[in-house]
Amino acid sequence: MQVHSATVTQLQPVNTVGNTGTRTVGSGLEILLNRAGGTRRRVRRGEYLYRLGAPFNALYGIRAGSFKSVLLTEDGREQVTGFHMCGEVLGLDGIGSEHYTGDAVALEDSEVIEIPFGDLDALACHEPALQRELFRLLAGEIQRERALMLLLGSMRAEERLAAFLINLSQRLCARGFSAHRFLLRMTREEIGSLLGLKLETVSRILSRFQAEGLIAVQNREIEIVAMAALRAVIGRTEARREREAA
Amino acid sequence: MQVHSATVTQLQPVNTVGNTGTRTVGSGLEILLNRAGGTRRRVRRGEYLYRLGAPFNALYGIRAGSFKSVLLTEDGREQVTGFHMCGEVLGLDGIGSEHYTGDAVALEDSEVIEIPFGDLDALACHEPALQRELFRLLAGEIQRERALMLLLGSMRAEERLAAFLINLSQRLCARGFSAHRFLLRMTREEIGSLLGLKLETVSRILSRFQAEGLIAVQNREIEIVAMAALRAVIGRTEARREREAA
DNA sequence: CGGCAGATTGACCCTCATCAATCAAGGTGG
DNA sequence: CCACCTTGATTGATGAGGGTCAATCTGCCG
Repeated sequence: MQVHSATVTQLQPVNTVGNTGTRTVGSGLEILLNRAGGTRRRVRRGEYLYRLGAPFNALYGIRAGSFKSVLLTEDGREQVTGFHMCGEVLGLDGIGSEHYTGDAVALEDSEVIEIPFGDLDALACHEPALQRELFRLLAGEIQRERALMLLLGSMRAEERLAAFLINLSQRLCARGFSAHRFLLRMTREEIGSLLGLKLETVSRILSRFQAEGLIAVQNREIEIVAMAALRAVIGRTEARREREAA
Repeated sequence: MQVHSATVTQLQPVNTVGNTGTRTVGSGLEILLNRAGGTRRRVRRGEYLYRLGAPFNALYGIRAGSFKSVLLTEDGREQVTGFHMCGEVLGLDGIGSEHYTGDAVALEDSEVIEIPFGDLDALACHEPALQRELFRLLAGEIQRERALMLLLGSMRAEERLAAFLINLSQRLCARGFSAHRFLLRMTREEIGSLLGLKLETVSRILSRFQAEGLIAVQNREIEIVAMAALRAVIGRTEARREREAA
């Protein structure tokens, strides 16, 4: 249940009852890969895996590296909707449509497995396990986005950053990496875009966390020094008031 | 393409290429209802259709009335994630999990059709059209939530309110109601919760829109007086600066 | 070595949250 | 039928959080 415990907290402590979260690290993904037997594809840093409006014809399982997905509006606004790493599936937004509804960009040199969806769609009918897995993936995506909505709708900047770092730490940990020390693969601006903040704010708050002894930052390198305290940042809005009143 | 044009704008102008949006008003929903032949159920204003953590066993097609879905966090935070009306499907978040992941509450006396999901799940295997429809619904939900994320992450309060009103107008219009005159079924606080604003801000901005001649408000009654101008509110952040500079 | 993208930090200001008072509309019980 | 209470909405005053603009710094790559 390593995986489960890692996906329970999706960017912030959503009530966890029945929260399946994004399926990762083998298990479900393997079902897809084995059945459909997709082909490998390399994507270099900065390159698109797929773009908005491109015809939807495949899902992608991340083998190595990491990606961001980006949403664009007519009026030129752009927002990062997620960062994705090894074991996660990209392209789900194309299901039920004929085109991808956003961009997927590699944050570093990466490798994916392409799972042609024409095949999958047909297979799913004859293969209940596969069908279930697809439903699960979609539902997981919905969960992930709800968590982000909650973050964007109800948290202050400090809380957002804390939630972001904790989430990243957990996902990396579930993949066998250190939970306390890792490299950010994205810029401050991209983090800000995901969290609904400006890059200066991201930078400032990381500095503040460091000054408070919660983390150590050096450019893209993050070390979480006081995990418990970092967790405590989330929800300290009112707690702080009570403290000040006392 | 009435329906399509109505769902193209999901709370704000997402780039529309391939945007299927939430399926509504018959079509897909009818497929579900006909195949599974669910039972009617009445829900009175303020009552729960389902609650967080309850075992997931059915989807619900809204026949009449309207609902809000609400998400809860461990630390007591709560956020409205959507308002739903006639023709839409509730309970999708339960797919791929064993429990509902939030609450659904009736905003007025309403009626739904319960579609037992055990049946559906089995049926989907033998019935490609049904399977496709389920995928479509899930994908539509993802689209809807992305739109909201974009709103929460990149819009100012005025823009959020404008987008909210336009979205509501379009959905009502697609159902045969007036696009210019309608009744809000939710409180200012609930609107604020959806949009990541406080109720006072919602109230103030509605008043401002009225003063500017964009709308007419009287409690829950809304009349959109200048639709084009209301649309123009979205994205006028920088436009305003230019105007002031001139 | 120079150039550039990304990060940090400061100063200022604007939007929106907060606190608070008032008002309108129902609903209820006498 | 009216006084009372509750719930939701409006409006004002004030301040904090975070956006904006700008200068500086760092590391990296050609």
